[in-house]
Amino acid sequence: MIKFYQPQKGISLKGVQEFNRSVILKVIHERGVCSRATISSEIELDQATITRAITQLIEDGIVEEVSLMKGQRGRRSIGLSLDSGRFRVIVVRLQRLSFSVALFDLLGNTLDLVENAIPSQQSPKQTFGKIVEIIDTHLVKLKESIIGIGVSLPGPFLEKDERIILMTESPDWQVFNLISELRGYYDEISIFSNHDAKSAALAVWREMGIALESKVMLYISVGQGVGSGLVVNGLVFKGSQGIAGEVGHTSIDMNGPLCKCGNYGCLELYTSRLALIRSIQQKAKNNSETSLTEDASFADVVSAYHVGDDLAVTEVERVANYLAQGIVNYINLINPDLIILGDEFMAFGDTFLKAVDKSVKASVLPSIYQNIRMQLANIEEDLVLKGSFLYVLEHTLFVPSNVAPGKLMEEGLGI
Amino acid sequence: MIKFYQPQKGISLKGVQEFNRSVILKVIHERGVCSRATISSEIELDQATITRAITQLIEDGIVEEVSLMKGQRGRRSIGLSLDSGRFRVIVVRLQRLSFSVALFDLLGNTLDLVENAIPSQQSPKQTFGKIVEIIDTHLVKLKESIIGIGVSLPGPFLEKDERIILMTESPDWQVFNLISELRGYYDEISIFSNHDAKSAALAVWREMGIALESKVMLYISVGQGVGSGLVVNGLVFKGSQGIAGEVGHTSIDMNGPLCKCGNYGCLELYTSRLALIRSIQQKAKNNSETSLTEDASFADVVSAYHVGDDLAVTEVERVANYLAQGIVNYINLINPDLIILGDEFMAFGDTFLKAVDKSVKASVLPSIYQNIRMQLANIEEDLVLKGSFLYVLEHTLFVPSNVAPGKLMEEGLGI
DNA sequence: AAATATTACTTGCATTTTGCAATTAATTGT
DNA sequence: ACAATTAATTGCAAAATGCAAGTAATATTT
Repeated sequence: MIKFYQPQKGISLKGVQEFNRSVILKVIHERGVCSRATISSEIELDQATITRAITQLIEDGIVEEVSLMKGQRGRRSIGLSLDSGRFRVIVVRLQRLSFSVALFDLLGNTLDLVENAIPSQQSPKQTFGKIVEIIDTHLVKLKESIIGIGVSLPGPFLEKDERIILMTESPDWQVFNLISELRGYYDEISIFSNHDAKSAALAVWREMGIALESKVMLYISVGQGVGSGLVVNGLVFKGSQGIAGEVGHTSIDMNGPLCKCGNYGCLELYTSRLALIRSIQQKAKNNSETSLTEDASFADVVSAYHVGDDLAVTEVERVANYLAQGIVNYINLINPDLIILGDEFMAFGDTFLKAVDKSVKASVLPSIYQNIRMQLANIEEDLVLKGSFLYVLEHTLFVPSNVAPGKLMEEGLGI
Repeated sequence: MIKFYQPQKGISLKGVQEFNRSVILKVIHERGVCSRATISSEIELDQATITRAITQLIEDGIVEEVSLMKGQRGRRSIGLSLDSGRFRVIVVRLQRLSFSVALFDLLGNTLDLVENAIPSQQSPKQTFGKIVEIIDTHLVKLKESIIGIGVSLPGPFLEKDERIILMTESPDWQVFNLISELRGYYDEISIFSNHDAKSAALAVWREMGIALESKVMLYISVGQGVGSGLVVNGLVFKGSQGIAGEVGHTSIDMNGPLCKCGNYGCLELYTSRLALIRSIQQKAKNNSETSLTEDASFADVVSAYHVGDDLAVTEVERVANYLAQGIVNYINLINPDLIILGDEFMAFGDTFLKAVDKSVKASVLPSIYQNIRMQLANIEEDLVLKGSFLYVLEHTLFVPSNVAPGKLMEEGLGI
């Protein structure tokens, strides 16, 4: 028998209420603070309906009244926001050389943040122990309040198996499955794994994409490697295995050098932090026109670039051109309206952005180029942690069936 | 004030019914024929609800009872399908050298099909006249029955302006806007413009993607140019301007030749019908090992390829490798689970497919490659016409507010 | 300072839709 | 012929929304 894709479900009367509650929560989340009246007009439901829903949401500890808002004429609105006191989200970020654990309230405030280095001789199991230790200190006080734990991992990350498939420098993590270990340890709490660049993209979309009214946003992180996240209509695009957006392994030169992934001329070979430094170190040897030496660090290159060092400028601009090549291909495939560049290469600032932009402009059809805004991700916070928090919210608070009246209060964790 | 993306709407009780009606119609459409009981279990609504909805849909002329279905035990199901008698969809396909006009019933049966060549000296306005003439013959008899007119255009097609932005051989069409002319002429009928490769992709998803349970399907057409359509969860991905999927203008070699689009080494320069023929014609000159001449046509090349002609085989395989390069980049960006190749190059058959597949396999990480099925689009129908028909359905019958009880009967066209 | 206009929120009632449960319909197997 | 099984229908209760009227709070006008 033929199987059908996505057997879309009908909606019941009970489902209507849950659906509307989740829409209301999304509006409050996006606006930060807003009134019943605003919600009513925004989602086109009767004020009476909103009043009833909000009453229940306040009772459930998900929403709270925070202040009176100012207006022109008439009665003041009562400001509503997500309840900052009742529920919490824990987020873990694993990187190659360090990990972080953060505690968020529903508003996205960071209540606690611990960052630890991962010494090179430390086994994944030991690191796991340290992560769990920190989480446990939160759970002692807050067990009934934790909505879920978000765990972000570096890519290429196979969502289906929750496994990293190419962690070149720390292959141990390809064997030790952090997610399933966490699931085993915390069997009553929901664990949500996610890919770091995609989570960062989600955070960027919230911070910049919404305001710029982006429908198809591309976040590109250039640092140790090149990663990306695509946000379409506010939803992160994952692909069939959760591994979409691997720009680092798109080729810009089929005659280029062989990459570890099997392909030739991968973007990552030209535009990573390592590639830049190596190239500069090599060329610094017999070059009197530069202040950089063959031991130059990334920070050195950044400084040199900003004071106009010839070698630094030439090399960084070369990287900008390579990056632009990769971006142009991306553009022609997904037709974005907003491109945000982030991660370590942001340190090169607007000059770098302009170099990329110029090169992109030259290679894209005008009517497509005109539609694109390209910016740097000028955000202080850790985008990955914030994005991972948002990811948890999306899979808990914003899922209609999870916000049935009374459900969070009754069932507490593990929704 | 900050504008918010996609002000998601709440759902009213009236909306519930309309929503459920549209879900029911989707199920019937996908299954072709099915029973009330099947729909009930599929979309998880009470049988009573389905009975009531179907009664109304039959009355509205959208659904009809067609037969008794066979089963194991118990009462026979009454087969339901979309009503083939009441409503009609007209579809227009514009190509560089010809146009087609087709008439469909709701089941997707082609009731009438006219294909006309566009002589090179014929102006767009003249062509428009001929198209309208054919449409009018349908309207005389069926005016009250036409749900909408779908018009598919070759890319790069800017959906926002409904304008073709790079029609190299027939620049006249960049000026003459077929869509707005049609809108002006038929001001009471809804016109739905769409991009041909994307529409074809939609048709392919219906015919093959659903059965193969694809979540992220890639349809790539190789012919005059290289185009593609990406279908995610049954929805065509359009990008911000409706211009996504332009693989033809992704570069596989940044040091390659300059393309008309401004970029270097675009895939289309290596893998189009024209590129293949030119290359073969050139090499056929001083080559005794081939039966092909410097006047060889595409059909000649196909025949030669199938009898193992050296030059044909070498050149076609070269194209396969180039194409694979483009596909690999696509894969790493969107992580598909199904890739369907279509259009003229299908004539080279499974050998060609295997050559592409082999080359893709070599350049993609194993865990990603294993997830992908690659096939030829072995479908007899005109995929673009069929896809354009489906596109109209999606924007009419499957939109909840359009299928409120009685609405189609009352308002007829122009929903 | 009181009255009026304006906007925000709340409450009671009617409408509507769904689900449940009982009923009728149609078919196979014993 | 009768039980068992599955499909479809119908009457009734439950539940959620919208409407309209009412209360609350603030600015503006008189």
